[in-house]
Amino acid sequence: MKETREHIIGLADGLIRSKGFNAFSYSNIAGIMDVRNAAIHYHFPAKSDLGIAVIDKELEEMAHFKRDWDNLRGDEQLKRLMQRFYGGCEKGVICLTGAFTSGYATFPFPLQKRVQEMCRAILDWMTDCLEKGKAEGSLQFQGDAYDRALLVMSSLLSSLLLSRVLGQGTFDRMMTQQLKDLGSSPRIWTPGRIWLDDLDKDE
Amino acid sequence: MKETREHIIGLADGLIRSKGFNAFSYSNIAGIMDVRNAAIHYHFPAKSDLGIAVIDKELEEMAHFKRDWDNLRGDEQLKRLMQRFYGGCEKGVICLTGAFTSGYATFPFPLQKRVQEMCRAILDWMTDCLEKGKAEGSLQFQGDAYDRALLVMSSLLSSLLLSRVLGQGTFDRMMTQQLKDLGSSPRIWTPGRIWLDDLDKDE
DNA sequence: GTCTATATTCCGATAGAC
DNA sequence: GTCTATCGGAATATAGAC
Repeated sequence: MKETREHIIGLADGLIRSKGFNAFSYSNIAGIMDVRNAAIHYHFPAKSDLGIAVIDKELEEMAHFKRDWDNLRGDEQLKRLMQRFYGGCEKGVICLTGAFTSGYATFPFPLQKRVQEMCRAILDWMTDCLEKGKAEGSLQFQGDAYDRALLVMSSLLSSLLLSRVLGQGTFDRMMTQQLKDLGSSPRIWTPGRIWLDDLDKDE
Repeated sequence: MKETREHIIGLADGLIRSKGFNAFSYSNIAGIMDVRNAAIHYHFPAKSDLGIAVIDKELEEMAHFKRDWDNLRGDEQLKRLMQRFYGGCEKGVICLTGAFTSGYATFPFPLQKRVQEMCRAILDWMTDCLEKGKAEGSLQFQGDAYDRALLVMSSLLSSLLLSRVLGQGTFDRMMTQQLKDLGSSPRIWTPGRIWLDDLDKDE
């Protein structure tokens, strides 16, 4: 059944974000679902297949948000993206980019390629947000929008890595400073909201 | 013999930087040294002990550089730190902070604590560099020096993660932009140099 | 089509040889 | 003090039951 498949992807997503791709196992998932670990192999023969599915889901969600937020100002889109990361920060998880790039060298090629696609998709989106924000005057910055996107993505990624180690206040310090640098006003981060499901509930 | 110990630490350091802490094994090291994997356990009973030793070595190296570069301008210290990261970029490895923070949740407490110490040490140093640079006029930035250090560290960490995925040009894009943001001139990155040994050779 | 039983390999760690 | 032989368990994956 397709529902089972989605369930597995959801659990894998959470485990990858909290433990990392190489540290979670099929048994972790099977334990929660109360089946043998081999049952997972039916749906995803190899672990990298599951990794790819998790990234594909993320890419779909990104496309979803990109569409939904398309008419918003650049700065507002950026802040909503940050808010989404804040949800992860609260849960003590990192983003898929952080989780998948750190173990990159150990992945088979098809998974590496998906990781690449995911990074490019996020950067392209951010580049668009930044350019839009600059054009409409809601954001100010020097230099190429793509280079700026690299630094913004960098701060988002690292904010989750460092918040787990140095405390959650780190996220706010970094994002507040980042927004100031872009000539935009800081924001109060509100609890909850990281998964697509959460958002669908009240939007 | 103490030499063996140092050898193991060096190999572990490289493996952690390339594969990640959870993805490398004692067998990887034993294979290179042509002994049984249990021989490593004599020197480092648990894997986390080896992780701690690798971080301790890093902390010593940092103290070494901090001392050696103490009379340099803030911007110059920062650029040398970036140059050091460039050495890693060339080798396709990530920094210890990137490697250890991504798997943080899976580590036993003593190792987590060392990861914390390492992050704090780097941030403290960077904060000092930034404050010094601002005071002497070699660096310009808005906001708290510590918050700025978080963003600079973030860009260094992420530059290695992303360079492996998007190509080595990513490092230069990010560091050049970062330096411009700090009101400092870009630098041409020169090959080589990441390990302490490399530096001792010609300095 | 979906899952369980099973195989295989590898990991981290202990006990004991030299 | 230093290493090898070995253990117990967990990981990924296959073959086969229902």
